[in-house]
Amino acid sequence: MVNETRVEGDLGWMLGASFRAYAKAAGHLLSDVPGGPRGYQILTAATSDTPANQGTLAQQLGIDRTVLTYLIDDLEAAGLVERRPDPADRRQRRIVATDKGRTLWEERQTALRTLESRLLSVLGDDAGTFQSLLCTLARHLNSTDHTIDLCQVAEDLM
Amino acid sequence: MVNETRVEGDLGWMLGASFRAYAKAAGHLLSDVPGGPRGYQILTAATSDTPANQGTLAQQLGIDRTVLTYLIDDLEAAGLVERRPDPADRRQRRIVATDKGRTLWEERQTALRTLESRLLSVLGDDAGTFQSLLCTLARHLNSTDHTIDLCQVAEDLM
DNA sequence: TATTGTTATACTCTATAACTATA
DNA sequence: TATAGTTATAGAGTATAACAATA
Repeated sequence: MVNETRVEGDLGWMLGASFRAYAKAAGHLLSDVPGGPRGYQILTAATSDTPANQGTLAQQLGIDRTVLTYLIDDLEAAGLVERRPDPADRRQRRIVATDKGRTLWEERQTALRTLESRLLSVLGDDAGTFQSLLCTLARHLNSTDHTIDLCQVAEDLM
Repeated sequence: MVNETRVEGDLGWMLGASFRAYAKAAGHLLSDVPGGPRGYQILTAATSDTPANQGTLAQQLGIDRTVLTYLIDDLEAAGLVERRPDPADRRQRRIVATDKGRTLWEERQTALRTLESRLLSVLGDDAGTFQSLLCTLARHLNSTDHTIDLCQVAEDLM
């Protein structure tokens, strides 16, 4: 190995470098979607059969609730999603994709899948394995309980 | 699966969610290192036998060169690294860890390894496989050539 | 003239706090 | 009183451009 460097063994570096490369490429592909990749993720959630309210969405996407307001404002202004007051609790707004939003989402989803397989192509036959493991990890880490746990572990290690 | 949602199948979401969780936990562990996890990564590179110059470092860590200047300023002020002019080209500065920096790095490196294995523990026996695949992916994506390639792919897909 | 790194400045992004409305 | 969402504002983080030193 020629350009071996120590940082490349760091999990944080691996995750960061992969995420940056993905975000850059996806940013190009989604440049005309308000909010870019993040706007697309909101759109993805909004096409779900069980649309989330903003608080849930913010937690899931790792976005501050105040920032999410602006992102949804832009998506709504572009006619891609709409805020629907929850009949059961009128404080909450369910974020639902419009027909225009669904159409755009489906189109970009296909392109993104192609981009993803290109990104992972270096892994060859193991790409599926990787994606499966990463999904397990991400879902696990994203649950609120584990986030707190991990910070506690970090504190204890100091 | 109860809380199944569509975003969780998105590679960008998986990478982002994992990275955020890592950064949050590592941020606690490295809160007293100037620059946090990023400062630690610089320190890691600075403990290498072949210390990098700032331009190389910026590219490798995905940091703007002007931002890197401030980060190194803080690490240098804390006595953890020093800037050594490259004898062969006096424009370049090699970033080298001091003894104090090496000691701190070794201490935190041990703690971080523990944190990492806790983070990956949900993957069980596949944790090693995952780490190996992620390393391959990150190294591949971080090479400048492939970054350009991927953006080209993204453009073509639009 | 081109490149490495620095500095000053402006910009973007994010988070804090205060507010409205519902519960 | 507590919670969901919004808004205004301040703060952190980042990038652009001009600069000095070296090649």
